[in-house]
Amino acid sequence: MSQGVEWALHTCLNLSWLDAPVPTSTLAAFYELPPAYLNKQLQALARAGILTSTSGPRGGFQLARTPAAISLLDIVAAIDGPEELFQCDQILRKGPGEHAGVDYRQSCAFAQAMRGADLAWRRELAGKTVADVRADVERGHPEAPANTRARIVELR
Amino acid sequence: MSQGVEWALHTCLNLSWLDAPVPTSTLAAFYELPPAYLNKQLQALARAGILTSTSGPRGGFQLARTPAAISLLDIVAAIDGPEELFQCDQILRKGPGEHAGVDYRQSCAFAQAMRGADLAWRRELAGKTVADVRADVERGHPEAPANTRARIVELR
DNA sequence: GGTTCCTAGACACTAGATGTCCAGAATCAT
DNA sequence: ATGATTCTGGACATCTAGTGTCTAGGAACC
Repeated sequence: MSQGVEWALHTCLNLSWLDAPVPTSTLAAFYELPPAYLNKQLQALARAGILTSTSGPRGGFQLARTPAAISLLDIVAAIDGPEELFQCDQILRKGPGEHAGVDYRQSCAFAQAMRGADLAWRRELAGKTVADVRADVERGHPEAPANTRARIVELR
Repeated sequence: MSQGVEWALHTCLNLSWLDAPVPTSTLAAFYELPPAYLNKQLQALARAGILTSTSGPRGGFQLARTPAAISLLDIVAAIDGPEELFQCDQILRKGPGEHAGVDYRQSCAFAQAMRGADLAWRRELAGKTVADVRADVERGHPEAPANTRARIVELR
């Protein structure tokens, strides 16, 4: 899993406490991240429909939907792509037997087993939303929303 | 997931149909894999206790335990290492608040959620053994064991 | 003693992830 | 209109991990 996933997750959580666009520079300063690179991840989130972007002064990024409608899987897929964890290279085609027209990504027993595990992973991620995580955080740190909002204003 | 996992999975399956050591060169020829590199993966499997190796003429690798005692997770972990899919970099340490002595790999809500998904993935892989996969294959292709044994002899 | 084979490490190559930079377009304030 | 702010898209450089090769050494067999 790439580093950008962690940045995207925390940035989405922070944005869930805000209701106005926040520019990349501010979001990057929050965790001392490289602004230009974070911007790439934010663009990916925007392309995936998780964030909306607005240009110009007072512009920036904000959540495109309610936090309850954004799963961790949405964010992971937006950053790391939709590929499965295990990529079947169909080495069976190089083995003995007849291979014409056989797609071993479907028929290979290992590919099927790995896909099953992949689906279990995705099911977990799809079942957890940004709203869930936010609730977890607020349970342990009720001051987190106010602190985050204050810090964002301070960094603008 | 690295390429070597697929090689290791199929090689272990093939070895499950054999009862004598098979040298790297033969196993590599089976799927037209680079022998020197496949040997690295086999060494990793041997270090993990999945294979045993014997030197000298008529030496090679064979399964160290019965196929029912080798899970797909064992093989994946032997090749790709024991690290979790999501590596928490604790970017929260760079955010506002007090961080002395806090391990965000444990306390961060995202890290916890990602670990939950990781465990679901591992549970699936741990629940599927080489024996299970072998049974699946033999159900669809009863000739597979004989074919594999013949090919191995042919390639020696 | 020679052959076969594994072991361990050094080394090179490659692809992808990480990070930077810039020209252009959109938006807003004056 | 003009300038300032910000996003967009792409080119580019760098760094790391995966992939692959090679060689010297040791173990086992004949």
